[in-house]
This record gives sequence, C-alpha cells and structure tokens, in this order.
Amino acid sequence: MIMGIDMFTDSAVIRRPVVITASGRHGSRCDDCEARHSGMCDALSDEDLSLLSRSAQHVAVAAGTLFIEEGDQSPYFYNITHGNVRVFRLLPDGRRHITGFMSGGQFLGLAETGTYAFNAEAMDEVHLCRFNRVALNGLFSEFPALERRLLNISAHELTAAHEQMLLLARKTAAERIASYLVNLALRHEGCVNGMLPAAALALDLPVSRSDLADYLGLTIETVSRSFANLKKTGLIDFHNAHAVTLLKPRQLAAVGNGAA
Amino acid sequence: MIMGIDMFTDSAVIRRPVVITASGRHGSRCDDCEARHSGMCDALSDEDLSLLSRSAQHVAVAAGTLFIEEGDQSPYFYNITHGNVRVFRLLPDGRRHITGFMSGGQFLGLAETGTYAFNAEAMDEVHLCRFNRVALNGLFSEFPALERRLLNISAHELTAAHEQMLLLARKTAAERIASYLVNLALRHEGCVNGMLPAAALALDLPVSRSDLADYLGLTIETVSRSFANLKKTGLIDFHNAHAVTLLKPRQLAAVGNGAA
DNA sequence: CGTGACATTGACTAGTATCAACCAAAGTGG
DNA sequence: CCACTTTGGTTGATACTAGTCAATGTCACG
Repeated sequence: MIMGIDMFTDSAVIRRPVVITASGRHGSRCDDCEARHSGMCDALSDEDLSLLSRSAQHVAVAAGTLFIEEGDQSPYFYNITHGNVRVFRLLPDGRRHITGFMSGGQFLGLAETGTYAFNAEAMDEVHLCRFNRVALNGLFSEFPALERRLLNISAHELTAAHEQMLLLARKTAAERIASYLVNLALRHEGCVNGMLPAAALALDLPVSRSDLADYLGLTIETVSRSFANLKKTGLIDFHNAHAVTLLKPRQLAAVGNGAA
Repeated sequence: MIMGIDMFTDSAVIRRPVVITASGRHGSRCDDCEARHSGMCDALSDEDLSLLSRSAQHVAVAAGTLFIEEGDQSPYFYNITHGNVRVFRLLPDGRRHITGFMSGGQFLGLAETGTYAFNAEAMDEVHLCRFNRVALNGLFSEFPALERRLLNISAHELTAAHEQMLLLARKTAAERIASYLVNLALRHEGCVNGMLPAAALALDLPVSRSDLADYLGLTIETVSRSFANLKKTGLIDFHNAHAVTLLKPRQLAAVGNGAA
C-alpha cells in the first residue's frame, strides 16, 4: 500500500481506482461508514457486517473517473459508501443516456455476467466497497438478510425504472422537469410520508443541465427553456441554475404527473 | 368451485380472475406446467415445487381482462403459467406506456407495498399462480433457491429496463423498431448464443401496432411509417402487419444499436 | 355484403433538436 | 490585479422528426 491512512482526505486526486485496504483501517470500520444505515448494509447486524467486510476491498476514485466501462470484464460488485456516481449508456455516435445518479448505500453491478452493460463515472470523490462476484453467492448463503435486502432493493429499483420509462416514453419536456424536481424534493427535503408541502421549497440541484438533459432524454437547450417556462408560469423560481425554489410544489407535482 | 376440471379449456370466457383450485388438479401438478422449466419454478426441485404449490392459488383470466389495476390493494404476487400479459402505466389524460409484455414463467408484483403501481391485462387466456404477499418471506426462507432465482431475474430485468430506457430516451423511431425486431428474433427464433443469422429470417409479430407504439414510445402512425421505411430500404419485408421478414438481420441490428 | 377493428397513407402541425450567438462565473497566467 | 480563456447556461432562429387529424385500405366476421 503506497497511500497512507489519510488517503480519503488527501488532496491529491487519484485517476484510477485505488485499493485502500482489504482489512486495514476501513476493513473493520463499517460502524462509522456513511452508508452503514442505508442500502444493503442496513440489513446486517454490526457483527455480521464486520464479517462481511472481510470479503470487501475498499476503493477510492477521484472525481471524473470512469471506473466502470461498458464491455469491460465485470469481476466486481460495488457498494457505494461515499460520493455520487453517474451511471450511463452510450450509442456509437455519442448519444448518451444517464440511467441514474447513485450515491451512498446504493450498489452497482449485481446483474452483470461477464462484462458490464453500463458505464459508471465518479461525479465527485467516490468511495466504494468492492466484492468479488464469484464470492457473492457464498456471501448470500452466509448472510441471508443481505440477499433478502438486495432482492427488495432490486424490486424497488425496477419499479423506479418503470416510472422513468413512462416519463421517457410519454411525458413532455415540462412534465419531465417537473417530475424531476418533485422527486428531488421528496428525496431530500425531509418530506417524510411522501407528502409535498403546500408552501415554497428551496432546492439545490445537484446536476448540470447537461446531465439533466441526458437523464431526462432531452437536450440542454430544451431543459433550459423548460425551466424558463416553469418560471414564467410561476411554478418555480431561480436566480442561478442550481438554486431552484418550488413556488407551488403540489401544482408542480400535478404537472409532473401529467395532469390533463 | 363452480367451474369444473375443464375450466382452462372451457370456451366460456371469464371476465374476472377465477380461482381454479388451491389444492386440486393443478395444485399438485407443477410437473406438467408450461412454466415448470422457466422463471422462478425452474429453481426448485420437483419435491420443493410441489411443496411450494400448496401455498399457491391457481387462477385463470379471460383475454382482455384487466386483472391488476394501478392503485388497487396488492395482496398477491403472481407467476404467469400460461398466456401473455400486457403490463402498462397510464397518465391521467390517457397517454399509455407499455412497460413490457410478459408470458409464461415471468412474475408480477414482487416490489409492491400496499398497492400495485401498474396495470396488467391478459392479451389472451392467461393462467396464473398466485401467492399471498405476506407469506412470501416465509416461502423465501423455506426455499432459498427461490429467493436466489428471483434476485437473479430481477437484476436482469433491471438491466433490460435500462436498455429500454436508452431506447426511449435516445433512439429514433426507425432505431426503436429495428431494436424491437432484433430482440424478438433473438428471443424466439432459436438464435441461441445471441448471434443473429446473416440470412433472412421470418418473424411473427405478436402485438398490434397500437401496443407496439405504446411500448416504444411512438404513435401507431409513426410505427407504420417506420416499418414502411425499413421495407423501402430493403432491411425488412412484409405482406401483412404481423408477418415480417428480416432480410438483413445484422444490418438491422446495426440500425437498432444506433450505428452512426 | 355490411360492419368494425386494425393498418396505411397523406397533409399539416407542433414540439423538440440543431445551430449559433451571447452571457456569466470561475479559473489561469502574466 | 486584470486580460484571457474555459466552462456551463441562456436565448434566438430555423430545421426536422414525430405527432395530429383525416381519409382510405384491408381483413375477419356476422
């Protein structure tokens, strides 16, 4: 190990995935991991988790790194423990679709057989827990709760994917933007029970217009114009591209749901 | 039980799901079920399967029946044993997106918590194996191979959903049609190893233009015109709407993959 | 032979993409 | 510290794909 214990906070960026440790500082420190209580890890007890972590390698990748590339051999299953990841697919002429944005607690590469079917890029500094795929079935047998949880999450991701397919297949540009903003609000702004507040709600948009366009199946220009239109109609407001206020969250949700 | 043993072959169509038996003719006859060697059932031994079947109800629905409706209570998890199902979502003004077409061996309703998030409609006479959701976790513990298999299938369905998202987000009408035709060819026409033949290949399209449009995020007119264009360019041929010949399967695949 | 469901084709429209200019904020280097 | 460049975003003019509306064609069925 060349990198020291401070690697995660080191200011030098690492352009390729770097194994931090297989059993060192982080190998037995799941208990203070950011992702301890989300995603697959939340399914296990502290004891089981520390057993599990012996099968994991801890990896850090610098912002901008493409750490999974479509067509590559896929020996690893990843669990994200820190940072944000852009998952996307490309057509030969460069058209891009962003499948999703993933962050702490979410996993990557469960379905892969042989080669990855997608690309994954670190949007900021990303830390990953990495498992050898061939060992996965053994781990499932050892930790049934893990498998149960993964099934649960996969099933819900499938539902979310179907929702996004509806958006891509049938919603207008404005409806797509509205859907996105409302989902963002529901995820982040402590809107627990799935209810939106009636009052205005400030949001920080975590992605660029370009990422948003490729996520919603639009162009950056159309995204920009749709934002402008929603502002003109009084549903949202913003002074810069990343600080948006939902002025009428529930009306916006109605737009996003395609209310006739 | 009102319906007799011949119910499945009865010419009278049943408009609502009808329980055939919980432990009668079909309850212990998994071994000659159409879906015995596909989907989740293929994961189990004959003995385990016959144990599992005691937790199932067997249900038949007539062609055209909407047997799962978005928003309904979702007490059941379904396994399709016969026939074809159209799974779709609607926007309030009637815009429809067909999530997928499902048939023997595929399952429905795994992710649901409380209410269904989709609609399911029988495209022909459909037979289903139905499980109470609250009993599912118990079944998973009893038959770990079942859970393993469901996780596997779910993960692959997720990959397929991402592929379809790429299509909906970024492909042109002609590319969507080409993709659909090629996938159909790969699934049905004994193209085992995932290889397309270089030679012409006759296909029977199992869906209407309207279903195809709603599956591919297009209108029926655009579907029709795209077929006409592919015919004009010599990639396919057809005399009626459901009997299509792929004249140059590999070139068609290139179109479907968005080759520049 | 008439009817209805499904499909095709044409004319026109609309929504989004494309191309291009411009703008603002954030580096970068002398 | 200030010109210069770079990056990301907005706005406008125009093009084009796919949608809409409407007419016509085809086939199965009573």
